[in-house]
Amino acid sequence: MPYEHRSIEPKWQARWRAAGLHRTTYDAKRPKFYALDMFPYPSGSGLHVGHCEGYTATDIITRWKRMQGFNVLHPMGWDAFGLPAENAAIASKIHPRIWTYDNIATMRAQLQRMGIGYDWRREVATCHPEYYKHEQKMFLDFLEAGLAYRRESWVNWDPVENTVLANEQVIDGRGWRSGALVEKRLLAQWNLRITAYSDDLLAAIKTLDRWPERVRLMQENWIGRSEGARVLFPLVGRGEKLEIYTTRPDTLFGASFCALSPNHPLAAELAEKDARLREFIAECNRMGTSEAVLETAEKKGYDTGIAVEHPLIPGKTLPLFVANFILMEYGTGAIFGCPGHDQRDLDFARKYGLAVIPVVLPPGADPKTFQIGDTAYVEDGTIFNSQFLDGLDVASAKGKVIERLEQLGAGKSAVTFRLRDWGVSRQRYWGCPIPVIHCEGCGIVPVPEKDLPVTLPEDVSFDKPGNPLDHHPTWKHVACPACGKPARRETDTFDTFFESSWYFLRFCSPRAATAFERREVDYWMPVDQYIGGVEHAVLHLLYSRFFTRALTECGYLDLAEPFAGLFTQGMVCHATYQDQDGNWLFPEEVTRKGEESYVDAKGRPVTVGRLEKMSKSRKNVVGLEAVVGEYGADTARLYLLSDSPPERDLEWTDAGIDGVWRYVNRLWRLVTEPAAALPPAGTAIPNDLSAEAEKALRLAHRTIAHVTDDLDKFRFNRGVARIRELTNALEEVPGTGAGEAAVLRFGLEIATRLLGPMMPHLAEELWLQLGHKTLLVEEPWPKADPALVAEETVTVAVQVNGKLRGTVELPRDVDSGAAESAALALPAVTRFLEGRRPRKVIVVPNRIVNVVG
RNA sequence: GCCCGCUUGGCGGAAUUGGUAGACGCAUCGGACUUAAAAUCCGAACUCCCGAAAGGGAGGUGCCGGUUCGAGUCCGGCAGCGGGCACCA
Repeated sequence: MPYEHRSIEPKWQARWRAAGLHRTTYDAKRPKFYALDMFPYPSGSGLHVGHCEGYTATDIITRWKRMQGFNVLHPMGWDAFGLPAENAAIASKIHPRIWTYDNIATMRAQLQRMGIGYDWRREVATCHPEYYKHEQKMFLDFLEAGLAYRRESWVNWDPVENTVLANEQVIDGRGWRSGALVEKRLLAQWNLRITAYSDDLLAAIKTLDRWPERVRLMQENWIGRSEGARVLFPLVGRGEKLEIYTTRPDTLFGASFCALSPNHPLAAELAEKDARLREFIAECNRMGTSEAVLETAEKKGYDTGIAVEHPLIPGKTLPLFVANFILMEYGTGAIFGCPGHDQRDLDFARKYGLAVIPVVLPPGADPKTFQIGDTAYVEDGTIFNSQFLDGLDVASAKGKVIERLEQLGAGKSAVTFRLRDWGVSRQRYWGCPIPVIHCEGCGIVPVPEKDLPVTLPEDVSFDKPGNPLDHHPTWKHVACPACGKPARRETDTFDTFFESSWYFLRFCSPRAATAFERREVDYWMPVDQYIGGVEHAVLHLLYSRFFTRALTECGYLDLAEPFAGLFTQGMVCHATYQDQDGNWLFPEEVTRKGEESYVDAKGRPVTVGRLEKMSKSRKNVVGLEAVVGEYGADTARLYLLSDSPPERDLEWTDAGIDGVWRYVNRLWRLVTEPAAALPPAGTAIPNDLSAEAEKALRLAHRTIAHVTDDLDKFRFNRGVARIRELTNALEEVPGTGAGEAAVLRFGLEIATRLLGPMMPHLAEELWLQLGHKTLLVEEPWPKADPALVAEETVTVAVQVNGKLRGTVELPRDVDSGAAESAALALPAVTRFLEGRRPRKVIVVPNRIVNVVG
């Protein structure tokens, strides 16, 4: 009789719910374990199997930790603000709120059907005013602490949509939806001062020892600390000095020009009296900020006609350019160019006929003949042509020149970060309103706390381009809280990363009147295990780390880092299919015909594309309902974990899920078929066991030890393999004698308990079939008997000169002499030695004997 | 361009961290059961060489070299694939 998952799985889900199993409460006496999934966006297509890998991994860890006695917090919620809801509203006239809550209902049911043990009482949706009102308060506190500020910054502006676009939304310099040429525009935007913590965010990465190395590295690169100097170049004929930033102050004697960003204040000032410069700057700004544009853009400059004095060579002046490759956002927005030792400067110098003065001599080169060709020399070497720096290496020269500049008051050492402040303004409806009011008389006035939350109006239209909040007839018109005169509400909303930067704190006390209760947060935080996709390696994780610091500074909590452990799971992939016209096809629309050929429903040939991450756009998705309906949640769960290590990508195949389904049924038969012959639960294992029974007993204990270790290290695939080894062996135990039957029962119970976290429904049913009245999920995790983990005899490999010649069975931990003589007695060995004595014999206990002849 | 990671049978992957390479599974092939199919069970399977066979020998973890009694694992070089960042001064 096959395993009836259709009735069994819902039965246990109901039992767990009735037992309140996943409800968690504060309990200072018990050790806590906070496991967190990256909460999903409630998308219109719901969940497919690809979404479930990470959730399943977290569920295994939490069920395992619970069996080990931890007070486990495992919440789930919805990252519910965002653009797709507005697009759906435009496309199908559904209000974003209704669309979002419908999707939440669908996805919640899907997660419940997978048997994931969330504490649903703690569910939060970020689009609910009870959630976002707290972040409006946080924003006001940030504002007061100087951590939030309004500033004009350069953004990608879509002139048709009338909105700011994120860099990702600019494709080949055009708006992703309108196709309009994107402009760079200076716009007043709200920013969060993440750069106030640059040093700390970087330094603390060292403490995140349970994060993947890769993610830590990506964060380091993103923060991008560089050491260098700020140097002042006096402007000839003007009282002021130009401040530049450089990481190569050692090449200062090779300077042949200075250059400003087109957005540098000095450039703007000069442009007022120079029409051609104005035109040049406008041209630079028309160019998008996207990668593709920058890559193909030629280096261009405009000579301002102004000269700057070299700070270390009296009387020497350099031309000052405005150049398109200088970024205002990095350093001081101005550089000095040393063409000999920087490729961009070299390209620029060649184009404008500027001097190329080498000042770093490669090892072994002749200073009299060394010249720079088409490639700048950027490696280490000996400084020359540089007065007091001559003869030094690059590192020493940097130190020495900075020392001299400081003496002269012409510069100082400086650290610069790549990290920029976080612009959080979005011209969108479906987001959290930014709680400020613009008053002509009073300026920017924070919304008083008593007026929070500032909620979104319901009656909005999406007919016109631009921000619906801005179009709304009444919403933005308010009285100034300070002076009472008519004023205008801020119509921008927060970037949705704002909501996801603190949701893990809200989960600790999700119904609290304040953002969260200190007692709860102090108990539960930090998150012990965070699991999600690597695509959030930088932005979300960095923003959350920043929020933790900012909230600590504002007195909300006292926490160094939000996530103690991080695991990034791989993607679930599937082959892609296209018909002859290039249309994507769903897997179920495609039939295999012959070895390598596939056809669509009408029998026309189908092109099989490469494996790609499951995505709606390529239709290579496998629906959750279809899989769970046919095979059950447990089979899907085991499949997601049994083949590949979870950090790696996984291919979903029909054959693979079939294979797991066969195993599920094999297990079912293994337990239910001999059940009658098994001794009752609790039967002790006799001492006098047959050799086979003894072997099976030891294997069971060894499996406990291995699986425990594998779960601890996220090696689910290995753990599953170990359990399969055990169940394979149990199939061979005859179960006839009393000892064998007792061992068989013991082995089956161990397999069931070890599978509990992975296939909770099946394991629960097997536990019942084995005659237990308790809920398996409430049983403790089994412990291996150390005396039984080790085998009594070991197979020792025997090598001659490093080549395997045979094996010998030896008692465990036998002394080296005995192992050596057993090895030397092996016919294969005597044959090789031909009567000679070996030169050397290396014995590795319980492992290997190598005879060197 | 810079930084990082990976490369093991037809496929996904194991290998106690320097000690019997290919655990566990998928797919394949052969057989049993069956009127038949499904399901299930049993078995084979890295390559080459010697041998009728039983067996034996040699090679093999992307490529070349090194260290070591012993290398998938460590070191140097190369290639391929993947990821992150990128006019960042």
